[in-house]
Amino acid sequence: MSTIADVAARAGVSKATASRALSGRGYVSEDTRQRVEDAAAALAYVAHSSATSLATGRTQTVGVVMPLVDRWFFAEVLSGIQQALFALDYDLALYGIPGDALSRERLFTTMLPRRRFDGIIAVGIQPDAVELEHLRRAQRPLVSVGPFSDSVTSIAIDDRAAGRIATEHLIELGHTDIAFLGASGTAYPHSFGDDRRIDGYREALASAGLSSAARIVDAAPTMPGGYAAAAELLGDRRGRPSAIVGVCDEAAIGAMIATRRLGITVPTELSIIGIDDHQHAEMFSLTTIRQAPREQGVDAVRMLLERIEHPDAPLGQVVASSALVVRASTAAPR
Amino acid sequence: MSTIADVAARAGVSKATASRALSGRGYVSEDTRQRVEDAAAALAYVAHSSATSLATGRTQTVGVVMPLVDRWFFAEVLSGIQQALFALDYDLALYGIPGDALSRERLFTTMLPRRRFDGIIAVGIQPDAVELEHLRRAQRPLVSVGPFSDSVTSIAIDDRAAGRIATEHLIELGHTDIAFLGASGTAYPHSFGDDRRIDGYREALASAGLSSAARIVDAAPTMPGGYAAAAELLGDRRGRPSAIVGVCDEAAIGAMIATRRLGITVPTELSIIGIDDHQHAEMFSLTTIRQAPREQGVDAVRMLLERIEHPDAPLGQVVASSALVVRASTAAPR
DNA sequence: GAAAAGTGTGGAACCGGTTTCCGACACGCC
DNA sequence: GGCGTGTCGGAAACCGGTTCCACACTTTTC
Repeated sequence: MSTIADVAARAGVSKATASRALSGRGYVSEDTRQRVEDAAAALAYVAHSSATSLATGRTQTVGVVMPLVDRWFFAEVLSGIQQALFALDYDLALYGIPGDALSRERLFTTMLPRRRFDGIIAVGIQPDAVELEHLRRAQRPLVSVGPFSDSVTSIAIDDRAAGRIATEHLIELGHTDIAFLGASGTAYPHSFGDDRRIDGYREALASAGLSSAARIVDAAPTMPGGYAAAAELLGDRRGRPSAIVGVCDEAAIGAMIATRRLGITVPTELSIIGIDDHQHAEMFSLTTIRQAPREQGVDAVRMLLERIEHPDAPLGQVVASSALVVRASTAAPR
Repeated sequence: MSTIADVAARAGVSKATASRALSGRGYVSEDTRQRVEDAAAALAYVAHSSATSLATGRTQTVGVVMPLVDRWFFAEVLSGIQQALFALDYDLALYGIPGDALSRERLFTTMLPRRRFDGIIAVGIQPDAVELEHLRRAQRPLVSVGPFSDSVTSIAIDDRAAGRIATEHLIELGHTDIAFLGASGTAYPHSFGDDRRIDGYREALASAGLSSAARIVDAAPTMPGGYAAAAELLGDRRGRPSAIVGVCDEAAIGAMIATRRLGITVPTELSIIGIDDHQHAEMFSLTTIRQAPREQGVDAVRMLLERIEHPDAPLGQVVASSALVVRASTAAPR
């Protein structure tokens, strides 16, 4: 592989001039610039990123930390981030959050502070105080996707509103016996927006004077989780709710599959609403609260680069858009 | 942030000694080593990765190139790679394969040759000759997950065998009218193992003297894809096959959902078999050919690091394990 | 007891870029 | 003609590590 010295020699100039010609910074005559570019092209020269980073202090890389990569939300966000970074000629360093405490500590104490990236996007994780301090110490701007503390630039939908609006939709249709499929954040890792969705559910019931009807059925935020919980909940004819709010579309879809197996028709006998607008929601005609995690990823990149350029810019909390999408899984109760 | 010079000064030794003490290479007295380590700990010193890379020529990073991240197979492989690299203290640089030719070219000509990583794992992509040349020129070992040409170290299941075994399972149960849900590689991007699965299907039929019964129904390798294709195929009572092979579990699951909506009972009226053992296969009691993409990712890392250590080691083609898992979606025809 | 081998350390070169500093030159202006 | 300003290019320092080499001292070997 050729170095900038090779390019300079071939173009008959010094390293300094070659560097200026290629980067476009500083005075270089048009004639010289052309010669250097020709030489670079002839040698298929590509700058060595480590050398560039060392000299400039910039890595042209963004670190992404997420607990999982194999759930819809995370995969979508990652996809958006990836696409946006590529367009900006940035590289993407991916880090998982290891399950065990020791590995997790190693991530924060050793792997992240190596200054391999110019900024970090944290997706759906809640660093504790010590970890935040490590991040801060790394002197790299941080943008978070998903609910986060106020001291961090972040982007997320209003999960509480999502839970509330979903529930209100059912109340407006006339439902009074509405169950919620999901669990609070501590039960299942990496889904701590779920707490707020539950809060929204409770809030909507309270506003309608239905507080005492609140029924939260423990379910993992996955399709099998929703399936199992719904099978349990709906198995007994007596005491069936007339409507279900899924903590996310995966759970809601699992519930829909359970209804088919149990011979319950949706929406005539049971209304189901989800949150997310998962890629499979349309196939199941699932009414849901739409959010666009891919776009949140793109926005996170935009916000992060903004902060990399202007480290002193005030931090902001962006509320990502979400909207009720009515399909055929909800209707007035019989 | 402190540098190794700070550590050296604090420990009262030279940079050279400090470096040796921390890396463990070369002679350092136990006493000195301890002093250097104490100094490093006191200063929370972490080596600057760009400086280390520049000096050693090693980046401690592996590049991963995959077309998508939001499909089960890819997410699983990525997960495995991620986990294995973390355990080895390697970083992971993720690259998507952009859709448009121009971006794709930029990826190969500019982003990959920056020498940001010591090796590359390509998942489910088929670089053309020019692109392979770029990779080769980067002087970095390459390991591929998924079907690949013989000149590359790779790991994949035997897709042809998977297609054959799935079909044979149905034939042994007594089926003679077996449709295949899927499409050849050119129709849908990033699933070129599918061709070989179709070959296996044809092969099994041929061995049983059923060649003329081959019926391949075009379907995207996704749940909605399988659903739509199955709905179309099964909508008309006449001409229904007695069994279906799904090119992957997503498609097979889509088909199962279609059967429920159409009131067809599985497996009494229709047998369905998939390939992959997707995380949802169990919930649908789907008979399938199991493969473990996460382990393939782990193995790919092992193979790549082996090649990084020993660049001249002979390249190999590893056939990942796969096995028939019989659940309740297949049975003898009526 | 001298030569050889082993151990411990520091100085300096090196990896491959970028950037500062400085000198040379051209030009316009007073 | 002298001077300031703008343009162009090179030498050298620098980023933060690693490693080669020289040297001193200690221990082993014959």
